[in-house]
Amino acid sequence: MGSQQAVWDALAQVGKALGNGHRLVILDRLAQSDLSVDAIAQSVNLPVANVSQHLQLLRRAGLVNASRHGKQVVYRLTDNRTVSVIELLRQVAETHVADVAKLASGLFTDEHAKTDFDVVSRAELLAGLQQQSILLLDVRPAHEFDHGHLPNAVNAPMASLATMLDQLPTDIDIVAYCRGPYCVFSHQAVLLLTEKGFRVRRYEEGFPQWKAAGLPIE
Amino acid sequence: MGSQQAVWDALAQVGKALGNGHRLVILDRLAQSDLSVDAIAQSVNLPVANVSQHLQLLRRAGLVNASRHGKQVVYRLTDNRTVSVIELLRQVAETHVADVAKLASGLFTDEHAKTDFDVVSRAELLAGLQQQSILLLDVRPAHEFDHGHLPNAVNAPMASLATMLDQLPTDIDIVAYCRGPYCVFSHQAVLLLTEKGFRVRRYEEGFPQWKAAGLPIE
DNA sequence: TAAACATTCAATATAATTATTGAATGTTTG
DNA sequence: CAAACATTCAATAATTATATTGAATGTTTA
Repeated sequence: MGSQQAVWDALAQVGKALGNGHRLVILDRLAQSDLSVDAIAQSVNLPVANVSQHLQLLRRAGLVNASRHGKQVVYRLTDNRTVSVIELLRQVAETHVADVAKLASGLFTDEHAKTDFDVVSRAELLAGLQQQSILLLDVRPAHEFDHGHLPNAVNAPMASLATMLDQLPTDIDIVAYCRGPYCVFSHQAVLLLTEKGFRVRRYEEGFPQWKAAGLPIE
Repeated sequence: MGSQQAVWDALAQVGKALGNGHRLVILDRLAQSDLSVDAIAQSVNLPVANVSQHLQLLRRAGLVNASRHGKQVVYRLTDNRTVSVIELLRQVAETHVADVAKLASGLFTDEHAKTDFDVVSRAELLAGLQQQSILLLDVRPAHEFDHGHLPNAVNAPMASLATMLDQLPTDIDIVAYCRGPYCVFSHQAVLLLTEKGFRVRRYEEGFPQWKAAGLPIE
């Protein structure tokens, strides 16, 4: 008969994997799409060796796995529930840790706009999509969009959004989304498009949360 | 405009709180009932000063809070969703980490019984309770039972179960439950009662998971 | 108000985590 | 098969986490 403490210790090893900001960002990127080590390193702006080390810890914790394709090693999340774990943790933290709540709201209040713009909840977005009363913009990089996106979403990467303004409608509500609650692309998109006279709001979650909720993706 | 990394780092501080086996056990006990520092120390079998230190880290992480009652300081979970976070983490870990799965199953296989006894799922338990076709035994210590338990459950603390055998029915199915998936009380109860000729199985979850699911408690 | 009690604090030693550097491994391409 | 590429490994230094000890704080009780 094994000891209970040993099981809790083993579980704590997995918890420990969630105890580092860089690893959380890596998991956030892998929740968008499978990625090579090099691609992750570029995306999170860290040295490759460092990212490799984090990935191996995540692998030992069972949160990611890897397979070799050509000379690259591609990592992916082993379990979509990991997104839910982090999402729940985020909700608890924002409710009870003043620091997290303040930093999070600080992401969406800056010199230009003193308060966050109108956000669209999941329910509102679902209704809008069903009634075909909105244009849904995915402002993540193209490869993340290609790997999976919300139904009927149009890809307009933040980096090239400014050149796409003449293709956007002015007679319909626009909703922009990106990687998740801590991703600022959709907020930047709303900032730009509002300034240019479009009717636009941002969806408060992102692709991973939508997918983790079991909603349809393309 | 704040930096995204700062938010992830703040969130990681909360994740870090889940990255220690002793703290997970403390959280598990607080999920049963509010407790003083001393009571926790006794329950988890650690020095008081050490427990106090862990509790303060958990408090900084927003997972518990405290209030003074007389000369004791009583701690409690700030948020029931914390139980769900750990439960989800547990499910992910048992699915993908061989070590966790092995240690967990090892809790319920010993010299006496080579395999785990029949377990009752939440759905089966709900059905049994509705049809009043089972006797539900809460084999946790009395003070945990008093702080909250499943509907119609009867408290039969593991420590005194052996003296209560003549009060248990032989003509109805018995289901025993305790603190959660890693608590061995209910398994020990099934072991004892089976040996004595009772028809008994264990509920695979525990009080905190039942409560976190929003099901009624007494 | 002194003694008893519960908790926290402070200091310390040990261990674990993290980022960095450069070398080593394994795969593909010319 | 050599060069180029992607990833991992190994070694190091700096930081952080942990458990332990004993003292300090604050509350109640005699």
